[in-house]
Amino acid sequence: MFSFSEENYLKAIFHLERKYQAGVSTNALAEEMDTKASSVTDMIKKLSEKGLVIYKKYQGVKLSELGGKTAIQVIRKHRLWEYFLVEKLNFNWDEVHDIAEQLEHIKSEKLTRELDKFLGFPKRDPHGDPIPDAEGNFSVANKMLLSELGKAEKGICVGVKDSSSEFLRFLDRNNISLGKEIKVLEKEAFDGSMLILIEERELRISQLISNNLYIKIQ
Amino acid sequence: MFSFSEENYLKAIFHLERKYQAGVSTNALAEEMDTKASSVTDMIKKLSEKGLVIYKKYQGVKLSELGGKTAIQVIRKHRLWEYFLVEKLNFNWDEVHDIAEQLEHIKSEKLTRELDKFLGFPKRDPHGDPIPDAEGNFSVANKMLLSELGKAEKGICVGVKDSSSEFLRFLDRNNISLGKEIKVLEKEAFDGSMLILIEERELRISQLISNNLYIKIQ
DNA sequence: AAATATATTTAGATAAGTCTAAAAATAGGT
DNA sequence: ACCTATTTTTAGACTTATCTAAATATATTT
Repeated sequence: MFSFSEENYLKAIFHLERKYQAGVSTNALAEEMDTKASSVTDMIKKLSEKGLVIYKKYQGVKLSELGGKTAIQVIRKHRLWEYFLVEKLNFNWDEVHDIAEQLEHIKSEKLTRELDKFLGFPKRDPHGDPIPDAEGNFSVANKMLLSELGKAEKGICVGVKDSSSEFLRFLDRNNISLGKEIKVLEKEAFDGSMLILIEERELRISQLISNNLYIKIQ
Repeated sequence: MFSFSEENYLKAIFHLERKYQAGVSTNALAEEMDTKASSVTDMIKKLSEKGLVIYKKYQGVKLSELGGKTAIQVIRKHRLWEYFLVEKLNFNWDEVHDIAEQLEHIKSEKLTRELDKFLGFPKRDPHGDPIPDAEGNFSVANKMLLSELGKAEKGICVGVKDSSSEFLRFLDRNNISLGKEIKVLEKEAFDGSMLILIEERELRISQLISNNLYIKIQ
């Protein structure tokens, strides 16, 4: 099968393809992977030879069908393990990422299927991201950023864009978690901050916060 | 921390130390690791520099205190994951080894502790082998091989020596599993085969079988 | 459209873990 | 104790994934 490193590149390309639809640039990938552009070029060539990506020199890279399928399976495993850690082993949502980064590379289709079944076929991981099913299908929520809401609009918190420990712990401290309703009371045009209502409490948050919280309206 | 390969060597040395108390030979280790003696020498040097083993050229190798502790932690994780797979994910005991070989290298003390707790601090894995606790202590059962029993003696099946799929499936087919009582009805001196009584049924087994089944007497 | 800046690729090097083949050390038999 | 067989180590090479530094291609500016 594929190496840990190969799988990590596929995952990174998958995530970056949303932003770079014309093709993911070498530099963007280098930054995402926290490595050098030259290393990226080397790896892309290898992935290309294996038929996992479409690549022409200087033109950026895209996942092939096989590459996309493989990336989604890795993401599926990552999110299932995150769900397991939070729901079964009492982890907090800010502690699970690094461990899931390791667990996502375990190779056993049966393990993934049985884990999925054991967990009750969850649809979303602890950060609100959709968990692909065994066939690779996953619901793309009609979610938007909290910062996109206008005054007096409201929605349900369904996910986070930034899932760093720092951000997640900020949310915990302020009792913001998935499933809760948030209403925009005021919006400050100058700095983008807003006053929100969540569970009877009023809270002022900066644009950095509202830019990293996903909301489902209606 | 340590690489997968380093951890696998430590585990292999740990298991071989029972048989080679004076020091594990390079060739024995090469066979256990399914690799070449020259590769073993290279790795031993590295482990020695890291303080994980005691090594003098041509004299075989032993685990240092740190090496032993590390090996036991890997074995602890291996056996906890095997237990998880069988008890929670409906795996059969002959299917879990290869997956546990991967899972044993996941690095997170908290994960291991929480998994242990989630499973109810099990004392033995699905093959009857003891699971070390967080401090590395584990019960060494006063077990013996079924082949060592004499006529009319009996004991409880507590483990397997060979845990290959072939052997485990043979046991499954013949309804032999951990916890069951086995009584020796007859013993054939010529070929070492024996007639045993297990759950009201009589069964004739070869010495190869009785040599790979652990029994606790009394 | 030339000059400059930026992005990308190539070339050559490094570290981990493995291999083959050859050399050196130990063990065994008489 | 010597000769031989076996075991172990060394030397040099290969692969994977990475790096630095230099070269080349693309993009931007004027």
